Amino acid sequence: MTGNTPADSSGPNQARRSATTRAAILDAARERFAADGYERATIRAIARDAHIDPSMVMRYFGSKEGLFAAAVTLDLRLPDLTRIPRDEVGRALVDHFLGLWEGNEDLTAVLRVGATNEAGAERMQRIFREQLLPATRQVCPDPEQVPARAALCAAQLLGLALTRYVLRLPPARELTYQELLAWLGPTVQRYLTAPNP
Amino acid sequence: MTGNTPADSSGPNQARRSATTRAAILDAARERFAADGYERATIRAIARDAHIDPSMVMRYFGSKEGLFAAAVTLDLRLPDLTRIPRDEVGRALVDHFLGLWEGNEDLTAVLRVGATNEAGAERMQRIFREQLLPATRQVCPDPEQVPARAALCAAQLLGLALTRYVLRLPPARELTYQELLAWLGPTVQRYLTAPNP
DNA sequence: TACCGTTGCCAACAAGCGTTGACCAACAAG
DNA sequence: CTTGTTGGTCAACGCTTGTTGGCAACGGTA
Repeated sequence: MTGNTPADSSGPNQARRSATTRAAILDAARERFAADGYERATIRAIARDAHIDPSMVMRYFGSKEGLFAAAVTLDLRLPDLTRIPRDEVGRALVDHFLGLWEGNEDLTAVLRVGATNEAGAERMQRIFREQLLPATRQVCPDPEQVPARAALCAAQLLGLALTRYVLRLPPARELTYQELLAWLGPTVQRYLTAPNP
Repeated sequence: MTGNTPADSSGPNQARRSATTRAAILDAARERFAADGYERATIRAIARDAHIDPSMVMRYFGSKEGLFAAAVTLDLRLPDLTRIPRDEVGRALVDHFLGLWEGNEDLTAVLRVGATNEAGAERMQRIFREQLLPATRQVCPDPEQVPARAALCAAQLLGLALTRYVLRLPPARELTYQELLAWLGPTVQRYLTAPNP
């Protein structure tokens, strides 16, 4: 809560050498949080990965929570769904999410932490509210149904991420990109645009 | 691994008073594991909930891992799918899972722990392999496709559980039993019995 | 030269963890 | 009355955790 980090980037021309260390800490933190979750990812281990002293982590980020907040920022970068043919938005969304998960361990981190930590769950709720909900609003006819339909999409997409990247169920890992697209695309499409079942 | 618990139930007519305490510990453990996950659920807190000394937990269950293994045993009690009309198995499965989740915090515990702990993830994999896979085999035409189809069902069902009971996304909580049945039933049905997409 | 902020390591702190062993009350059997 | 088993408490162990403060170098600036 103090927030007095010494390497604050508010200065205009501060091309400090600390930026390197800061980035190394953030990289190590992302990796550890994704692999171990919040509790098991220790500051000491993160510092060891970044080849610096644990106390440096505190100086740069104030606390473990501060480090997590700084390391795991999640922007889904959802595309503008109004520019996609109405009957392809499901497939497009699945495609987008798959590409996102494959190359970004932040998503695994945020999901893993969301499952254990209360603050992590709230962060997850905010991502849902501020990013997935508006995107759903672009394609869903009845505004009143937007939250429910977005929740259904989230359940399907996060369920895949859970089984494939967190629990690592072998059959979920063996599904190819094309297969996932073909199976999940119509599901999400239906959740978004189908009339009430 | 020692297994020398004093209150071993192998004896025939041992109606020990310890059974009460043992049950109290297991109840408290289930609740804590479900609410906090493996790491944050401490033996001390569980003992406090059960109104006994932490050392008793060790005497009864050997270790924290032993306690978790004893407390969280998961039997999905999947119905015999061959006795259900082929075009209703999806809806039946969703119905079964929803009923299971609502009254059983073990499922939340095993999911939460599976997301953080490596042993928890393996436990999840075994549940999938030994319970969901055989059930899928009962309704899926091509044996070769069974693992993939089961994985898709698991993704959808666990995704719902994740968003509704673990992350507690408000829109996911506000969906009624009937709505979930109507939305997810056809999805699972398609994953199980539809021809390749 | 002297200064001073920055970057970093080191050693330690208090707290909490899982776990252990000594001890005690009750009670049944001999 | 002794003896042994059972159900239970208490205090402590060794360890790890997040976190803190002191101290040593470096690198500009005056």
